[in-house]
Amino acid sequence: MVNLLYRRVVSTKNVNNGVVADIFSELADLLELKGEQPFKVVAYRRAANNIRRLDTPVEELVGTAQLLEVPGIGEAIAEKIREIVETGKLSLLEGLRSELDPGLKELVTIPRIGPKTALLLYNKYGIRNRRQFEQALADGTLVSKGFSAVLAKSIQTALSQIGESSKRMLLIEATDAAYTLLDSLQQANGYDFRVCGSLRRAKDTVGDVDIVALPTVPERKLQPLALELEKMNGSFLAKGESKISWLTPHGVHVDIRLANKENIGAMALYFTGSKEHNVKLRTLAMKKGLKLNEYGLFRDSDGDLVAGASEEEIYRTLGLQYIEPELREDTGEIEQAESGKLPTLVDDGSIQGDLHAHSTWSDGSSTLEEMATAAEKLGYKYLVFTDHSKSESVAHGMTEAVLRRQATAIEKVRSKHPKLEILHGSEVDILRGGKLDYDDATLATLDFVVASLHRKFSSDTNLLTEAVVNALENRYLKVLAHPTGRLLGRRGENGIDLDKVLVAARRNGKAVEVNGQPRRMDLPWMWVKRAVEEGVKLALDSDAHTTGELLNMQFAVKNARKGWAGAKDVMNSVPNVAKLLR
DNA sequence: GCCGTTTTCGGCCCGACTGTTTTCAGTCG
Ligand SMILES: Nc1nc2c(ncn2[C@H]2C[C@H](O)[C@@H](COP(=O)(O)OP(=O)(O)OP(=O)(O)O)O2)c(=O)[nH]1
Ligand SMILES: [Mg+2]
Ligand SMILES: [Mg+2]
Ligand SMILES: [Zn+2]
Repeated sequence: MVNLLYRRVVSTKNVNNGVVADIFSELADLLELKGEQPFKVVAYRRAANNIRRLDTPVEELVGTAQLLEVPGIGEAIAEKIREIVETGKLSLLEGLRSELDPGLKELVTIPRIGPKTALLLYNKYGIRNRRQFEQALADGTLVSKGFSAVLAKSIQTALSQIGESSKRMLLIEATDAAYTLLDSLQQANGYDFRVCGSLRRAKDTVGDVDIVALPTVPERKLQPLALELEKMNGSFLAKGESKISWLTPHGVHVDIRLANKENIGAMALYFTGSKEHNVKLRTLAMKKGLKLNEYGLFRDSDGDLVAGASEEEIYRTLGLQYIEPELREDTGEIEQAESGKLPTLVDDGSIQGDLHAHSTWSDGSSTLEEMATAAEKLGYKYLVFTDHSKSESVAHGMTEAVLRRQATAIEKVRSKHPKLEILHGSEVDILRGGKLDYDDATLATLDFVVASLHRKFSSDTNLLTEAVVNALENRYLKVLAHPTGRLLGRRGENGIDLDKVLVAARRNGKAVEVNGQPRRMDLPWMWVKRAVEEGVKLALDSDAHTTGELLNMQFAVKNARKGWAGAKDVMNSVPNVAKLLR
């Protein structure tokens, strides 16, 4: 009894918006499997998306009229949220979970298998999960029992080609995959290619490569491009007049859409997405007596094309400011564009220096001299060396004595690079309780202090939050580095309460990092947006461990743009070092 | 299930590709 009560108290404290959103998202998936009305499924998905993006915890909104003001939340969903907040779960979902075999959810992850086919496989062919499906596909029993041989064949080729690469790519991997492909397609002369999708929106992970092909030769369609792809040892998932879906030899999914001069704007707009952004734009168009699709913006009354050749023209005709691709996530950009209040975003040219870089003095593999030379080449006004502190022994963290020797070494490098301000900093570990890995007397000898949590010294996230908040009180600390500690595809977030951290950062006048390492992208863009809203300054940096990795700055910039950051929000957009150090 | 400055009912973004569909369902973007 006591245990039950205890658990209840704990769970009510842990129902954050992500958890609530996941519940509605799963509910939508299971209802879809059951054949529930599609609009209901869509309604739950929409509610899930809106809850995920909400700044205020729904927990605090339960029982208030504000909850019903959230788009997509009506009486029925509000009641379900109340149940989730009070009990930690949703009985409707629990019921569906026990009713529907989890194997069904596995089946719909297979290409070409949706809810209907999954149920057919389950009920008619006795396929209980993905493993059984692959088995029955391989030994031919599925087809011999009457399953479509054509469909079976095409799923089989797709599955074998996808293999291990079914996971989402890092932004840098997708960028490389896209440009490698476009390079080899230059053979198929006669097209301009535009990269769209989540890659153009600079999401931190990318599911596939979406490309619009614009023929530069009259009468040219997709056929010559398809021929070129055929030589490349991949496989086609679909091949039509307007669209090709193709898997590279490495199993990367590529979608290609054909455009022309008149519709290239509409096509790029559609193919850049996001889906939610598209749906909202199309709904807005509808309300204005217009129709938007990938071929253009059309007047309902006479069906005439009113815009289509450029994205700018389409947004303008809809009464909107131009919306940068990074912002197209339906996090309020359409509403802000309606009233002309979108920010001017930071860009590569705003960046005056790098605030987080390593050298051979800790775990970097380029020397101070090499890093300085590279930074100078990039046109930077300053570079901060932030090698690891003593507790980071796996990363060759430096003792105080080594740190002093590094100061001397940096002094020597400075004399060779008069145009670059080289700052001696450190990436100092945040220890239990918020103590920093060097004492204040040592920190006082440094020009710039970046601090980060590298080890979860406790599984209690409250203690981690407390440590970070305390660390932010330190007078020498300038930047909180990679606040969530996530490593995309490897390790989740450390679970600290970022709301509290942002409040503490603001109170103490500290910046939070936007780390450009493709595997980190930390802060994540949604939290960058929150930081900007809270007036917390951002430190964009590369966290480079080699000279080449100084270019990670481009990803930090993209991620900051995705979080609506302008140059004024970015501390290293100031050219003047004295101002930076104030 | 949600929503409304024409609606409290009847709509909900819109289209490509595939298969066996001779007029559409399923899946996907
Ligand atoms: N209007 C509309 N557009 C869609 C829909 N689904 C996808 N799109 C558009 C917007 C997407 O950004 C674009 C490419 O689709 P993808 O499935 O590749 O999604 P996206 O690239 O955004 O994310 P990803 O990282 O690939 O999962 O196609 C849809 O249901 N309706
Ligand atoms: Mg995509
Ligand atoms: Mg795609
Ligand atoms: Zn670092």
